[in-house]
Amino acid sequence: MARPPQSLKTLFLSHQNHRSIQNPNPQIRNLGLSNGGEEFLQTHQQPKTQSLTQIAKEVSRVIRTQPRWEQTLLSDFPSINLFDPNFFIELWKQQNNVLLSLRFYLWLSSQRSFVPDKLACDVIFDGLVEAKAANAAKSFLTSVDFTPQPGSLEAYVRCLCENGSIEEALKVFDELQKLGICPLLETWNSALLGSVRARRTDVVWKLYEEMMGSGVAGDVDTVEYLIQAFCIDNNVSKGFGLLRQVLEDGFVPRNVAFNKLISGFCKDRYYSRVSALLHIMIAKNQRPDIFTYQEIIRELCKRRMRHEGFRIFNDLKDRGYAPDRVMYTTMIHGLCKMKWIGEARKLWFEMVHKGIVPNEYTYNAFIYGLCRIGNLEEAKERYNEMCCKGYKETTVSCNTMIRGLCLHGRTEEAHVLFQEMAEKGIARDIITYNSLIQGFCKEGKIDESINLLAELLEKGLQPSAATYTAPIEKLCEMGDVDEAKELWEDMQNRGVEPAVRTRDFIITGLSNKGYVAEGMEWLAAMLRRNLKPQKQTFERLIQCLSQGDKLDEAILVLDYMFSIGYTLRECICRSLVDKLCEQNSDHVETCLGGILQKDTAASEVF
DNA sequence: GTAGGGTTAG
Repeated sequence: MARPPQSLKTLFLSHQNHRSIQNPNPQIRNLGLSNGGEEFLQTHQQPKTQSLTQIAKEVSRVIRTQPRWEQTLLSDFPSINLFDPNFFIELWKQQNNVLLSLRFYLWLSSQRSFVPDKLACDVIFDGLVEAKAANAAKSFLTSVDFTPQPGSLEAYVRCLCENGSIEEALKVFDELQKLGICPLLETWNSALLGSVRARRTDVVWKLYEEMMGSGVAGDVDTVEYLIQAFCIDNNVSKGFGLLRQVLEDGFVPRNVAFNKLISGFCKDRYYSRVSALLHIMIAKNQRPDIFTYQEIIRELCKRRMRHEGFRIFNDLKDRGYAPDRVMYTTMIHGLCKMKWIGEARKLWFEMVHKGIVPNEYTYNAFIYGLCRIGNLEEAKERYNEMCCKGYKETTVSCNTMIRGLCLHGRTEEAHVLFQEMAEKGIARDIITYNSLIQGFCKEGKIDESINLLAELLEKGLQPSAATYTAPIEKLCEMGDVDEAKELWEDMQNRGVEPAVRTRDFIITGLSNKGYVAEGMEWLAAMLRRNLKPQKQTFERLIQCLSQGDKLDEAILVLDYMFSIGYTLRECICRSLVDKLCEQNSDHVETCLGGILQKDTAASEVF
């Protein structure tokens, strides 16, 4: 057999007018080889003798049944030239299993008298691609010196995309284009879908631009992927515009495009568009499906419109839709967020009654709800039940329990769970640490909190604002403002954007310690950044200023307070007025005049 | 042989 051309370019040039040959065996299915493959082989091979077939059958049996065949095959079949490419093809047909053939070929290539064979490589590579064995195809390509046909490479690109290896797919895709091969629409679409799934909209737009540049016209699938990309980019209106355009051209995308648009408009609270889309779907005979309603219910639950979500869920059942496990889980979760545990429990039993088995998601949602209302005993029961049913404990399930225990003053138990996570090999994430840190802070165990904080930093976890909020609050409350400020510094150095109320805690802490001047500086910094301090922060500062006879400053703060729209509690107002009266009655009148004016103005605004 | 799904904090 002739040596295969070494470069892709040569290969392509010799084939470019014969697309049908480039993708030679489109009918090879799964791991096997069917008639289509035979057809392909017949165009390339001499007719086989019966004896070759018989021998291949026998070798195939040996390979299947004898685990250590590699050591005995040569001596078992001394009269047969196992290196003959014709024999390989015959064996391939008999084995009907690409992975076994691959193993045989790799064994061949480890022998001394081996000569690489282009056809065998083609057959194996195409077989791997057809079997969607993307990783095996990739390692075959790197371990064997062989250049697949352009059509095979295209199929390989699609295989990589489906496998989620979008980066690798793009590399091969680029290679194809560099060779001047314009991929099929199917391949473009596959790459677009892969990028959408990977939420890589940057790649989507780049690919689409290239696609347009190469003169390939998209189809309704292309549009579907672009609409999804717009939705991922939070550019839902553009996606909607594109939808209207294709509808005008007489094409109707599949539900997934509608569903993503609906979900996006729900997020933007653009409910008239949601309703319009539902109407379009019905008019175009694309009946809204369980996914459509699930997106709506989920988004309503997220947007604190859970009553509305529950109403839709019940309507659906009345109209004959059968909610599935995910739908039930979504609704149970929504009800649990509302603390409607009774309704959640009813749904739980309803789904079980219908034969839908709760899974780890359902359990976690329900356990979360039980924790929220403080029914920790039942939460634990359900947790054990979940484990007994074979669902593994995960970071999420542990976090849910730890958080629940901490919220209800059982931090020690939560800490035990936390330690067990390490023993069981369950990863702790920032939510695990934050929950426990907050639990300890709530119980005044600041040292334990600080230790955990140090531990998570040491483990290389990225802290969040919530990591620092509770410890800073507790330290300020305990009068240790200096350590609180150290934590603040650490947070700043790590680029963590603090929660607004963290500054409130520090101002209040400073005020309580009598460091009012510094408190004033922090307040000024907040106002400069347009952050809204809490009412209590102003009040505490005014009280302290007033007690320290810094009345001008107290009035200045009062001024800010009113300009933001707060009003002053009567007792603080009274003590301030008393102070002012002690000092200078004329001054009092002027100031109060101003204050009252502003207070009235402020109450009108708010 | 179709494509889209769900659970933990702030």
